[in-house]
Amino acid sequence: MSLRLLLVDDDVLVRSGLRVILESEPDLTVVGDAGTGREALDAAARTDPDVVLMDVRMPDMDGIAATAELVARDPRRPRVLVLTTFEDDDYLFRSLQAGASGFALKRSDPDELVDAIRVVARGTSLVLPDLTRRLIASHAPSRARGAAALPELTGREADVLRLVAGGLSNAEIAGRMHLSRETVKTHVSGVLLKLGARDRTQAVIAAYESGFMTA
Amino acid sequence: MSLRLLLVDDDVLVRSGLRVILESEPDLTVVGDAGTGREALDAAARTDPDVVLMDVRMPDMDGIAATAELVARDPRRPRVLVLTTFEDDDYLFRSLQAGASGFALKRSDPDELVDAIRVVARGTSLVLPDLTRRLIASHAPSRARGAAALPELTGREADVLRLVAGGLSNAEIAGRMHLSRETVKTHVSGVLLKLGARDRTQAVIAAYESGFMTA
DNA sequence: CTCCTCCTCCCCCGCGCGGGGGACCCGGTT
DNA sequence: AACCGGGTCCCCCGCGCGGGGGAGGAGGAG
Repeated sequence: MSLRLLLVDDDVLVRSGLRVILESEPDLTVVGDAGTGREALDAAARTDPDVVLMDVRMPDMDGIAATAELVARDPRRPRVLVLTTFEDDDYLFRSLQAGASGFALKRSDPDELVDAIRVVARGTSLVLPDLTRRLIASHAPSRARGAAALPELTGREADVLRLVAGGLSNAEIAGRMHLSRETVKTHVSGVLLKLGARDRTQAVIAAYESGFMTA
Repeated sequence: MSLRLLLVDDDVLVRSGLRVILESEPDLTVVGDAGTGREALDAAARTDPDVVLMDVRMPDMDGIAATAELVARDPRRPRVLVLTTFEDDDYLFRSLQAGASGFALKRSDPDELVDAIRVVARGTSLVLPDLTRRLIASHAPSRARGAAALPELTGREADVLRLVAGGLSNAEIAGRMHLSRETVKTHVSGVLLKLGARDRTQAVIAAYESGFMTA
């Protein structure tokens, strides 16, 4: 029993491209497509798809609104996988809040996309790699509000973090601590790893949010 | 070619239960198990699994730390799927920050779990339904305007500073604000100038110290 | 009308940063 | 004895950042 798909995108080229890719999978069938959110609602009602691949930016009702309407009609019948070219956090959050089951970039590998479709069809929500990381990054700051002590930093790492959070560069920290730049970098790297920070800015944020600075 | 799995949980019963469930899938093979984070690192080095099913709460190095270490060794080789009985947001965030590819509850359906394993093995990150919703819910809007602490800042500059202090890169800010990188850089430069900061790190410090972040 | 601020986007360029290696010493465990 | 974690120092490399410059449009104030 094959999965019934509905493609929604205002760009005809994208629709036909997707169609070719998806139809080459034996267990997937494209049962319809639409170029606007409003058309998507009609098409969904007619074709009763398992999964809707939904673009975000569209004329005449965007993908978010269309998703919200589909979910309102029946929260479990057509699963919605939001598809966009933009690495746009705002869309991500709003899409999922509207009730989308997943979110993927158009630039992802065909394999990855097909994977995502099957997963979503099963009723499992997912967000592809990059986006997930971003989701977490943007949440991170509000995380440790009050509690959640920092992971076990070594003595030197804690010293370095204090100076990093004082706005000093690696060279300045080296001078202040009578160390070489390389050593400071080693410690900074250790701090970043343990705090799950991408750069010193995120480390400083973690330091403040965790109460490390006020303690 | 079958997927090689490593089970990590301090409870032997859980390990054997999982083993039975997973071995019944023809394309899954359990190549080892461990009862602590430290053991997990050893076992991973020996058995070179595709996916590690990792418990969070464990004696002698918890799942988060073990995950971080595995990812540090090789960010793509053993994918880590964090498994827990607790619907604990903090674990969720910290696990994924440590570099886990996914997160699932032990109480999920076997099918769902098996699904998740296959997806993660492909290199796709995922968070199961309930958790995703929670993740979004907790990402409350930092959209709050007004109460402008640093008053010399223009509206745009304040917006940008908020995101900089959220740990985002210029490119990410551009994405979220629907702007070009250049424009973001312009605003960041303005912020740095007005705050007397040398780089974004010092700007974040100023933002925290001035009460800009708590207002 | 002009002037000015704010917002938007573009170029080039130097440099600090962070990741990848590796190396050595020391002290405590095993 | 071998081992390991913490601390120190070194290399190379890619890239994001921040500064320099310029430019156009929208809107308010004079």
